Amino acid sequence: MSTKSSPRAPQRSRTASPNRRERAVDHRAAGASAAPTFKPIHTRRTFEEICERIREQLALGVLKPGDKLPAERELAQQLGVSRNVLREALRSLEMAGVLRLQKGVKGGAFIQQGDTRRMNEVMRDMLSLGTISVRELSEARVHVLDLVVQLACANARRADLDALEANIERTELATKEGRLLDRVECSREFYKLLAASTGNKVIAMIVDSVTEIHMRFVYAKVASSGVAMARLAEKRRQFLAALSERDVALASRLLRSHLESVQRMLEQDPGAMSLHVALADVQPGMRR
Amino acid sequence: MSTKSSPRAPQRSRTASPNRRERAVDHRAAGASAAPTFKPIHTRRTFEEICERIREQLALGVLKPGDKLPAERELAQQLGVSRNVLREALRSLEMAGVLRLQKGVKGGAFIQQGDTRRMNEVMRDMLSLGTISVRELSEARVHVLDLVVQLACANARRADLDALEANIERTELATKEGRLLDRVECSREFYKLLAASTGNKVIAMIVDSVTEIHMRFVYAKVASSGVAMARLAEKRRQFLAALSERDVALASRLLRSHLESVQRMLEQDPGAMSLHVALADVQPGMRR
DNA sequence: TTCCATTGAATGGGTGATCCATTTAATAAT
DNA sequence: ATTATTAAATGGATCACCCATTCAATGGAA
Repeated sequence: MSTKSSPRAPQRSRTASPNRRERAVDHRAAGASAAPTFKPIHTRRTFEEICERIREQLALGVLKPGDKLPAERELAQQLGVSRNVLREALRSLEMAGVLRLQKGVKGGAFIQQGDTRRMNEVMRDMLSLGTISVRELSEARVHVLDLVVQLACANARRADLDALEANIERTELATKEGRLLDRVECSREFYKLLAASTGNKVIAMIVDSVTEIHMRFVYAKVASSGVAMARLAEKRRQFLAALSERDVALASRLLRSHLESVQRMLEQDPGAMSLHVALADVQPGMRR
Repeated sequence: MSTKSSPRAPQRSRTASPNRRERAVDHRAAGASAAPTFKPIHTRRTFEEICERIREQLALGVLKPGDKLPAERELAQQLGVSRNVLREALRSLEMAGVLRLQKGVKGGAFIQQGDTRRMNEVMRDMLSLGTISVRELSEARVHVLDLVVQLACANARRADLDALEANIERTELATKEGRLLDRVECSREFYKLLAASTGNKVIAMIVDSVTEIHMRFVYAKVASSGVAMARLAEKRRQFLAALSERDVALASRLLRSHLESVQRMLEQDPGAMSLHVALADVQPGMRR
């Protein structure tokens, strides 16, 4: 052991620390196939354990949104880990949208209301990493939106329709004043409102995540070429009318034809529509 | 300033450190509504900045799956941050499935192929936090699966159908041998294969995430009550036949009626179907 | 009494030094 | 040629700090 006399005082016994969590070896057979699978060890690390424990408390309902975790220094001691490694865990959970860390006395780690925008990030990462393609994303969006129209026709409430109406008015205003990029932002919001009008947050979350990315491409296109979808507000009005009449077939047809025309707009001059251009910068309102 | 002479040697000037990143104040107007919004400062923290920079490199295509980041010590120096805070960022990215950290010489932080299972975790968290409900999840699942049937009828390839066939055989075997929980695992895999047969990974990812949770409920039910869906393999065979014939209407009808009967099974004795029971423990094969 | 400035403690944010365990390549011994 | 040893690089983890922010308690001025 290197005994260079450093100025570190403590030098406590470090080996065989009392909090070495050993992996409970998992002998459960199961698995659909009877193939002997032996891989997945990967030495559980402290911060994973911590994350899991906190998520467990969450799933058990012991921790609920609004609750506060003990202070870092105290929780670290309770868990028998260093403050640094605890912070790694808290950071991960914060990035995952589970926690919010707040400074100052009376600060701490607070359990958050779930942030549905997390799914956007998943989609973005999958696209960045090449796991999914733009084509798959567009296709999924078209199909899911078709489903959304059905559900919205069935479930949309007065307030939902009013919100869509208000959105269309903002779109008209932006069009009149030539604020093209704001109009894109209006579109993003339109689909968000439409998705919300299904009354199903799972579906809304899915739609938002694919729409967020789609709109980046539209944004990039509009910003670079200055082109803009013609008669946008008018088309929206027709669609909203069909939705208000609960006319699934018509609403569905209108939306589909609109989506196709947008797609054509995006696809002309395809060279400019780089994945990287669209994903690279973050536009206002599109922040996570 | 407290000048208690600690044994710490360096004591470098710490204030006004050269790597204080200041927020480029964002004056872009935009936003759909003209309401003067002033909130969103929240003092960007170092680890967020680091995460974002790495994601940026990813989106730009500078970093690709398989690439290795510089060693922690070196990267920390390059970024002008401490190694600890760099690790917080790397940890977050690892949890997000973007990186994999590997020990030893020749180890490091490697960019990963995107892991679609991340979406499962999002769903789970949203459910744990009460942001979405089981009802919404089931409803979304039914609708999305209906869409899946359409797409699968249109796109499923020979290999996909064969995989489904093989899965049904495993289901039969498990049934014959009374391995009820394995049979649940087979079901999970069945839907995974079905989703994959759409040829669209976005949709597959969505289906998998909702199915994973659904199956936890089924698993909990089967494990606690010992009941089991009757004539499962037989129903699957009928469905697969319809799928092979590209008979959307029939396949859709068969699946829907099956899903309804499963739902009925789950809903009898509703007291036992606690959210916490289903989410709390992690079954084999259902690990992230 | 009421109000406002000051103070001080608690908390998250961040740093640097150090040690440990694992992994791999280079080297030495057989 | 094979095998054991060694050394270096890397992530994993800890400790002991310091800083900036926040907010309740305190105390003096109006």
